[in-house]
Parts: sequence; structure tokens; C-alpha cells
Amino acid sequence: MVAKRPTISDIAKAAGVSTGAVSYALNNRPGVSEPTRRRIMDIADRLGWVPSSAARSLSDGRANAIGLVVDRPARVIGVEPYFMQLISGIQGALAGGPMSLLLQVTDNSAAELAAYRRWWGERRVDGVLLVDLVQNDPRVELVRELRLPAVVLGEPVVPDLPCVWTDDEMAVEEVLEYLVALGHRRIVRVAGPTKFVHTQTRSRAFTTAAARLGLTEARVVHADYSDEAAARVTRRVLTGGTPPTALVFDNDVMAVSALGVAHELGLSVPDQLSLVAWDDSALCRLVRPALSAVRRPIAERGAAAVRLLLDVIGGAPAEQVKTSDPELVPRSSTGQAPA
Amino acid sequence: MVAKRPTISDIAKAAGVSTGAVSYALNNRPGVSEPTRRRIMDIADRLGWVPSSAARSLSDGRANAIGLVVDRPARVIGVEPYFMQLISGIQGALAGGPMSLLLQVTDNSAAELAAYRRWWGERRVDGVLLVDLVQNDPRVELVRELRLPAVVLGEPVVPDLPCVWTDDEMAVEEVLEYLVALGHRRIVRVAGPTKFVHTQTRSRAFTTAAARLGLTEARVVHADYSDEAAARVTRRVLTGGTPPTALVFDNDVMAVSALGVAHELGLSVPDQLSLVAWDDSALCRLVRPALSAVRRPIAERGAAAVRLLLDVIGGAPAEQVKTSDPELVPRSSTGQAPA
DNA sequence: GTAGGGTAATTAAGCGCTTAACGGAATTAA
DNA sequence: TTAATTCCGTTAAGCGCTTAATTACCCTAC
Repeated sequence: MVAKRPTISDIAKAAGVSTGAVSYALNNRPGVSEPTRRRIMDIADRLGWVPSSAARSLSDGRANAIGLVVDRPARVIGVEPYFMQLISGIQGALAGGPMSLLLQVTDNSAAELAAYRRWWGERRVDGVLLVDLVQNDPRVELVRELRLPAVVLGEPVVPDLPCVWTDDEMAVEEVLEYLVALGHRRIVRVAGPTKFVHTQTRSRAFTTAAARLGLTEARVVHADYSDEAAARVTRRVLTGGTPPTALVFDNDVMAVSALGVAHELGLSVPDQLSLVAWDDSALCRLVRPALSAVRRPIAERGAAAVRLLLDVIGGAPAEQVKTSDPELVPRSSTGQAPA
Repeated sequence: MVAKRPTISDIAKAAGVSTGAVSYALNNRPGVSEPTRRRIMDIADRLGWVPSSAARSLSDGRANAIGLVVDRPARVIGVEPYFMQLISGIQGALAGGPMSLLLQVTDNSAAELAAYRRWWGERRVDGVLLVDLVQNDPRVELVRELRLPAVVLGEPVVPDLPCVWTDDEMAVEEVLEYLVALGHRRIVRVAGPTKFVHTQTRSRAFTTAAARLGLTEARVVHADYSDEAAARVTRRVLTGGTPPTALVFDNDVMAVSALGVAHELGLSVPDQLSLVAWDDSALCRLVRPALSAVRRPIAERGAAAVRLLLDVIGGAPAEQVKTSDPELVPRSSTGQAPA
């Protein structure tokens, strides 16, 4: 078989009908008799016909693709399993359907905006996924201006934007209560960059829960998700006055990095220091001691976001979908607070 | 500004010329005078015009996109930094140009083939990247049949297919020589699945070099890149008769997993057991002891592959490009062989 | 003065598909 | 018998862009 892409008019010719009839038949719309439809469809797949996405887009205005742009430095993105899991979930929900995923990795916010704008201008996507929302995120304004269907992966901070989220606040509380039950009182949260909405949400939840539990020495410090920054911050925190007995991180990479620092400082985990990671991953399981971590349904979130986005593209109202709750998976990095 | 995508006929109207003239002007082709061209271009970007990719594709037959499908189980793909680094590299080479990346993650080879075939049928991509080639890979046959431009990321095993590769054989030798210099003689290579061409290449290089160095007890065992399989295999190897003193892995995840197993068996690394990972990553740096690893220019490979693919799409002949050589990065997981 | 040659534009066809509008034949109603 | 209704199918316009063919015009040359 040689490579020649058949078009509907090839089919029409073979079936002795007009291209219009072929189109109706192939799209399961009324206008052709059942026998004709069958005949056309038989011919179509004997010929190995596949609709040209360009032609279809041009005539019906739909791109049959959704876009995701991830704006994180290459350095960070490589390590964090988060995105690949997310992408897996996205693909799962896309599989079988006619939609494809357009992916872009950028290293600054302007490039990210430009990517969305270009996709829209080129009519390349029917909608986009938004991750890592920041305060007053310009993307919100952009998609609204462009009337570009969008789904946020994150807390419902923008009232009329559809989103898919998990109850992180609850998880933060759970972690704190768990640590307190183990006797910890000096607990530090090593958060991601302040700019992210999810960082703020968790930090707020942390502070609130700490206050409720009477943890006057609990506090939040910031790093940038990278192992280097986490190591630096952790070292500083642990070598300062009245060091904490437990650290709660905002991702897995930072927690693993901190494990190294603890080791380096001769602090035994979990005897002298407890560590909790956020976003469970193989990384957490693989290191020794294995890290206690908050597991969130990342792939599930990706899949849910895609389904929601498809609905929104189809004209459904902007829902705010909550996925299953995160859960704390205790492993060997957390233990009784030292006396 | 409200969302309304301008077309060339909007521009034509505004400039008082025909759409043909606009097209010539915008594409920098002869047929319009310099002043007219300027005027048209000014209007175009005042209007924020962006070419419709569908329309362009339809008329010139080019999709302005390249495709990558990754066929690895979600479980594996999440952990391995490899793909994200690759994607970063790909994006780097794509940035600025008009091409986008279409990504698909599948979990079986049939689905992968189907994805390529569909993209081709839909005229969605101008070319594709092929990773993880296996022996007699059906994709090779497919892209040839479809005349779909393709670049292989891997060794030049298919004569007329362009590819981008690194000299892994050399790196394998280097690792072996390094270990031998440290006094190791019982060395086991924990390889990925046999089906992959790169696995075979490295295993062959390993066996050859071992023979040359007189290592009669060197051997190769197989796992599937996952941490579970690696743990199982490592445990078996280490608890068998005359266990090896050094293990060389085919990725980073397996090496980290083995570190855990060693720990569990009470084997001190590197005093009693040396470990070498393949594909350096933050993972290797982060664990304790930090893993000695073979670092390969992954992002560079991705970028080179894209450049090559763009050339091939443009009609260039099928080159075989070799990127910079891998290098062994010694860290704390390798040491003198035990007496 | 007219043929020849550029240059700067327009025209129109075509890429592959969708879909509103139309038409002819068979069926039903009156 | 004729008119109204259905059903099945065709026609043709249009989506936004590219490009070969064509026209219109101005210059130079003989």
C-alpha cells in the first residue's frame, strides 16, 4: 500500500454519490439512506479514510485540540514527576476521542501568554488548561478577552472560571494534626514560590491550623521548588536558633533534597527530624527513609480537567469540580518528636 | 479589545488591496511594492493578525506541527525525568518558529502506531520523532509507507532513517574501565527491557568490554525500568551466590531503587557495593549517597532531533547526527571494591 | 509608433470538508 | 387526480489562505 491520503471525493467517486452525501454519511447525520450510509462507510474504511483536520477546522471552526502550556524552568520541570503524571491523566481522558494535546514548555510568563494568544489566533486549539495560577493571573484576563474556553487546575479563586481542584486545606490540617499527635510543636512549612495561588492557599491553611492547634512557633519559609533552593532554605532553618522538629514541604523534590541536608547535618530522620512531602511519587517511595507524603490524585485531576474542558467547549456552564481528597501516606520519615 | 480574529481579507479591505496582495506581502514574496508591503504589514499587526493554521495547512499542505508519541506505562513515565528533559530540549528548538508540538502518551505499541497513522491521515503533523526503537520496529515500516518524515532518537540501526544518537558504547566501556580500576571484577548490568535497541546496544558493549577486560563473571540481567522490577532483580542478584560488587543500571530510577534494596540488606554503599546510574538527573544528586551516573545530553538530543526533523521536512537528506559524548559523573555511590 | 519587458497588482481556482438550500421521486392525504 | 409531505440526494457557497495565470501599466529600445 502506497501513501495516498484519500479524501471524501475519492469516496464519493467510488460510491457514485456526491461529496455532500459522503459527509452526511460519515458524520452520522440524516440525509442518506441506511444502505447508502453503510456502503459509504465501508468504502471509507476500505480506503483508510481519515478526515483532514485542517479542512474540518476550516469549515466548522473547531480545532480538535486543546493546549497546555507549562511555565517552569527546564531545570525544575525535569525532576518533578507532577507534570508527567498530569499529562498521563490528560491523555487518558483524551484517548479515543478526536482531540489532540498541544504542549508547550516556556520559561517565562510573557512567553506563556504569547503561546496562548498565538494558539488562539491560529485557531489551533478549542480550549486550554491553566496550571499554576498566580494572584491576578494575566491569563485569566486573556482567556476572557479571547473568549477562549479554559479550565483552571487549581482552587476556585476566579468565580466564573471552571476549575478542577482538591481540598488542599483539609490535607494541610490533617498533616499538622498528625504531626502534633506525634508531639511536634515546632513545625516549619517549606513552601513554593509565594506567587502561586496554591502556595498561598496552603500557607494560609497552615497558619490557621497552627494557630488553632496553639503552635506558636510554626512558620512558613519559601523556596522555588528546586532542590538547590530547598537545600539552602532547609540548612538555614535547621541551623538557626530553636530549629524545628518537623518540616512540611510543598513538593517531593524539596523534601528529598532536605533529606540529604539532614543527613549532611548528622540529623537522623525521623528520630530527630520529621519530614513530610507534598505530592507523593516514586521519588518518595524510593529514598531512605521513605518519605511520608500527601498523595493527591494528579492524573485524576488531569482527566477531570479535560472532561470539564470538553464540556465547556461544548457549551456547558462553568462548573467547579472537586476531585477526590488528598491523603497522607505515612512512611518512615515521620516519627515521634524528640524529647 | 474584544475577541475577533482578523483574516487577510480584513487586512485587504483596510489596505484597499486584494487578498492576494496581502498574502504576498505577509509572506515576503515578490509581487508587491515595498511601500504597499509596509502598509499591509503595519495594518496586519495593528489588527493583531495571526494566520489561521487550518487555512494555511489546507492550502499549502503543511501542518506546522511535529508529533511525539511516548509509549511507556504511566507508572514509569511519571518518575523518569528523561522525557521531560527531552521535551524541554524539543521546545527549545521549536521556540520562535511556527511549529508546535503534538504529544501523545500511549500504553501499548498498537496505540502508538495508530496515533502516528491518525496524525498522518489527519495531516496534523509534518513529521514525527521516534523514541525507544525496538528490533524490527513496526514504526520504521509505517513512516516509510506513509512517507512521513521521521527522526529516530537513537542509534543508527536503520540505514536510511535520519537519527540523533550518542555514543553509548563508549560510555559503557568507560564505566567498566572505571569500575575495574577500582578493583571490581564481579559486575552486573541491570538493563532495561531487551526489546529496545538501545538496551541491546549497551548490553552488547558491556559484554564485549567485559570480555576484553577479562571479567569472566560480568553479566546482564533485565528489568523494565520501574523501581519495583529493579528492586526485585537487585535483591535476587545480591542475595545469590557470589554476589557482584558493582551494579550498573540502565536508568536513574532503577539505581535509586537499588540503593534502597542495598540499605535494606544492610549493604553499605559504596563500601560493599558500588552503584552506577544511567542518565544523570536530580534524582541521582538528591539521594544519599549521591549516585555516580552517566550523564547524557538529553535536552541537546531533543533539540538536535527537532532541527534535523525540520531539515528533513524541508527536503534535506537523511543525516545521522551524533551529539556530544556521554560522560561519567562520579559521585559517592562508587568506590574501591571490597577485599 | 509599436514591440518587448518589467513590475505591481488582481482574479480565480483550489486545498478538503460542512451545511443551508434546493430538487426529484415516492408516499400519503384529501 | 392533485396537492402536501417525506425521504434521499445533489448543488454550491463558504471557511482563510496560497499561487498560477492574467491584466494593467509604465519604461526602454529600435
